[in-house]
Amino acid sequence: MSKYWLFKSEPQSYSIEDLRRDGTTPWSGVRNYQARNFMQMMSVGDEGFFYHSSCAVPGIVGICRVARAAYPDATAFDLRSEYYDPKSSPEHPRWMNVDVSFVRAFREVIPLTLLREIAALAKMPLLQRGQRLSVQPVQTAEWRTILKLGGA
DNA sequence: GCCAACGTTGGC
DNA sequence: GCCAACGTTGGC
Repeated sequence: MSKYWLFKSEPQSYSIEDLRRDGTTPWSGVRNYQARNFMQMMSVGDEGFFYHSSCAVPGIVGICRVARAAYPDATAFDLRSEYYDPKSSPEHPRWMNVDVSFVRAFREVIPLTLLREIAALAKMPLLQRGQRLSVQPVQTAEWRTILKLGGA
């Protein structure tokens, strides 16, 4: 049974075009327990929406796929990384990440403002007031609804 | 740049 | 274990 997710990223730090270029990338740097726990629930082959935040038009810009299940986040051990966490060690890793691969970019961004207008999406965590989770689950019905908006 | 909402920290 | 203070997120 495949599962669906949503990955947030600020395009100025890592965009869907960066993922297209890289092909696959570790989704590292997540320092929130709930988001980490969702990554630990992911299986290879799960699909996710790629969401651009903190930009001119925040919204869903494409699709990615889980290419590797969760494993320890190496940036937490790297003294020079902005994501370094002295409480995490290779022996007792605190933070994990999956690898994600590029699937496709939508022709146009599906803006957050449009998502908010669709009753069938009203329960998405993304649309809840004040929520900030950078990795979120997406229900199958929500996935299909959004795919239609993306011209699938 | 503003600010509401949230998660984390640390004193007690 | 409580909770105030703080830092961060992210839309606007």
